[in-house]
Amino acid sequence: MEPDRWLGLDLRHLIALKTIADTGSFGRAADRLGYTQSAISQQIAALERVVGLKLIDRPGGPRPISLTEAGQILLRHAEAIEARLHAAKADMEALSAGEAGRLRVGTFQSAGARILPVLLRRFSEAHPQVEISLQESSDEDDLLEMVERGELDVTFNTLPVSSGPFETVELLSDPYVLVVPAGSPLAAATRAPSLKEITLQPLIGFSRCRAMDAVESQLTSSGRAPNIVFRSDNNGTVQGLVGAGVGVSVAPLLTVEADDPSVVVVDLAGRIAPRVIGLAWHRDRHRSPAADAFVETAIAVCSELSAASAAA
Amino acid sequence: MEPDRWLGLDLRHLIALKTIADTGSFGRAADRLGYTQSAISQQIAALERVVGLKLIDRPGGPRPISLTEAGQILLRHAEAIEARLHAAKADMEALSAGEAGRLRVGTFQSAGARILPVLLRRFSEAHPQVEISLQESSDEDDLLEMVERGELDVTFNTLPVSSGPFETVELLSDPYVLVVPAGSPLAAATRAPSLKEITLQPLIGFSRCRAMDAVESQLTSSGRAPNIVFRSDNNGTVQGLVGAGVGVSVAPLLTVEADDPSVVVVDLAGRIAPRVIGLAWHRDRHRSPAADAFVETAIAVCSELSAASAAA
DNA sequence: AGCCAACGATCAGGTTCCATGATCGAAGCC
DNA sequence: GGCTTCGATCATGGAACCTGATCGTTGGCT
Repeated sequence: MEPDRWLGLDLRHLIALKTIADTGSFGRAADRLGYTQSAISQQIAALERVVGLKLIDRPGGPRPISLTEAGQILLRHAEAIEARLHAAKADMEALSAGEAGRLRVGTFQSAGARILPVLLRRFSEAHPQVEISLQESSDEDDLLEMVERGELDVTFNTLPVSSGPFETVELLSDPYVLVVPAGSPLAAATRAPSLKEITLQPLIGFSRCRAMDAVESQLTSSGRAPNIVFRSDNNGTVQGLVGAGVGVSVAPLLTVEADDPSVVVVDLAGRIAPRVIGLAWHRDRHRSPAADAFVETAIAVCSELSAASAAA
Repeated sequence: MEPDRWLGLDLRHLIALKTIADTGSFGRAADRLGYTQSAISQQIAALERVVGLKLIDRPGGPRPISLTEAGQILLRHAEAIEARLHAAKADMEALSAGEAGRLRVGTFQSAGARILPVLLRRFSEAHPQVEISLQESSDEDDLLEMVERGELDVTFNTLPVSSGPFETVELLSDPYVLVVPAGSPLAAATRAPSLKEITLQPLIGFSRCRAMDAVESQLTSSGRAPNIVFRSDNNGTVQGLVGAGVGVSVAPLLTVEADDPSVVVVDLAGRIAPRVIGLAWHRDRHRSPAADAFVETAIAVCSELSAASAAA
C-alpha cells in the first residue's frame, strides 16, 4: 500500500494559503503568521508538490501574486478543514470542562429581554453546576459566525438562519406591531394601517440585521421606501423616541414595553410576516448534555410564553 | 500571537486514531498503515498532547483497548476531515485532467438501461473531448460512498438520498408496475390489484437496496409480508423468471422490456409510490464545467423521456 | 544605463518531529 | 514460573520545518 502523500499534507500549509489569499502577498502572510517570507515560500512550494498543481501565480518583481483556479478551489477546502478543526477543538474544550462546564450562549437584545430571564432561572434550577456565559450582538450573522468558529455553543437567532453548517430549532413566532405615540391618529384607527401608510411616517428603526432587512423589504414592496429617521440597537431607545413623538416603529411584539403610557401598540393584522426566533448550533459539533438540556428548556419556556400571549 | 497547537496537528495521527478504532488495536492499525506499533503509540500520544485529553483507554496487558468519549467525538471530526481531503484531492485531480478530462459517473442498471444511451450520445456530441467513465453498482448507497470519497464525480441515485454531504437534482419519476406472466388471472383483471393480493403471489425481487426496501415496506404495510422467492440484480433475469411463471414482480416501469410477449404489465394505479431518480454529487466539491454540462444534459434528456412516456 | 525598492525563490544550517528497532512493563493463561 | 499478547518508552537516524542571507525579477525614477 503506497502512502498517500495527501495525508502528509501539513495543515499549516493550508493556513498559509488562506492567509496569502487574504493579505495578497507572501510577505504580509508571513508577518501575520509569525514566520519569515522564506518559510511561507517553502510551505507553498511543499503544498504544490503534494497537490500536483500550481496554486499561486508569481509574476516576479513587485507585481502582485494571484491564486490560480486550483488555488481558489483548494482554498475553499482549506477553509472547511480549518472550520472543522475549530469545531473539534471546541468539542474537546467542552469535554475538558466536563459536566460542570460552561455553556456559551449567543443572544440579541429582544430575545434576551423576554426569554432569557425565565429560561436562565429555570435552567439554573435544574443544572446548578453549569455556568452560562452570554455573548450579545445586534447582528445575528455575527453570532452564527461565532458558533461556526466554536466560540459559542448555541445561539438565539432569527430563522431561517444564513446558510452554513447549522442546525436550528424554532422557539416562537413574534409578530410585528406598529408602535405609535399616544394620541396619534394611527392610535385611534379601527383597522390596521397599510404598509404604504406606514412608509409615510418617520420611522424609528433598529440597527440593520437580517430580520430588520426583511421588514424594510416588505415595506418597500408597497411601492415606497420606508423613511427611516433613526436607528438604534436598543429597544428602550426606540420606544422612547416613539413616545416622544419623533416617529413610529415597526417592532417585534417581544421588544415592546406594554405598560408605557406614551405609546400605543397597533396590531398589523399580518401585513408584515412575523419574526421567527429559534436556537442554532453547529451541525458538526458534539452536543453536550448541558447544551441538550438548554435547548429543551428553551423550547418549554417559549411554548409557555406563546401560550401566555395567545391567552392575553 | 501564540501559535495554535491544533494547527500543528498531523493528519496522519487522525488517520491512526481512525484505524485503531477500526481494527481494535495499535498493532493491527500499525500493520494496516505500514508503520510499527511504536510509531502508532507515539502518534496517539502526540495527538493526545495536542487535544489535551486521553483518547484511548489502554488497560494494559492483553486486554483490548477502547476509545474514550473524547476519542469517539474526535473520531467523527477525523472522518469528516479525511472526507474533505478526499474531496480536495478529487478536485485537484479533475483540474489536472483539465477540460479534456474524465467525468466519472455512477449508475445502476435500470437508470443505465433507459437514460444513459440517449444521454451519453447527446453529451458526447456536445463535448467530444470529455471522456466518461462509468461505474455500476446495484446498491445506491455504495455509489454515494464513492461520490463522498471522491472516486465518482456524479451518480444516478434514487431520491431522496441517504444523509451525507450531497446535493441532488430530480430527473424523473418512475412508477412501479406489476409484471405478471401472460395468461395470468392478474393479467386480465380490470382494476389494479391490492397490495395484499400482490403479497399472496410468489414475488421475484431485485437485490436489496433503498428503493427496494421502500417497496417491500409498502407491501408489508398491507398486513402481510411479501413472499420473495428470488432476488436478482438483473432486469432481464427478473423479467425472464416472471415470463417463465415462477412469480410476479413489482418493478419500476423503466426496467421493463415492454415488447416481451411472455409478460403483461399491470398498472398499479399509485398503490406504490413511484421511484424518483435523480443525480447526486458531492456538496463540498468544485463542479467542473463538464460536470455541470452533464447534469444539464441529463435534466433535458429525462424531461424528454418523461414527456414521451406521458404521451404514450 | 544605473540605482533603488518590492517581491518571491533558493541556499545552508539548526531544530524539531516522525519512524524504526529494541526493550520494558502489565496482564492473562497454563 | 514461563510464555504470550499488548502498548509504552528509549535511543537513534532521517525528513521536514524554520531562520537568515543571498539571488533573481520587475517596475519606477533620475
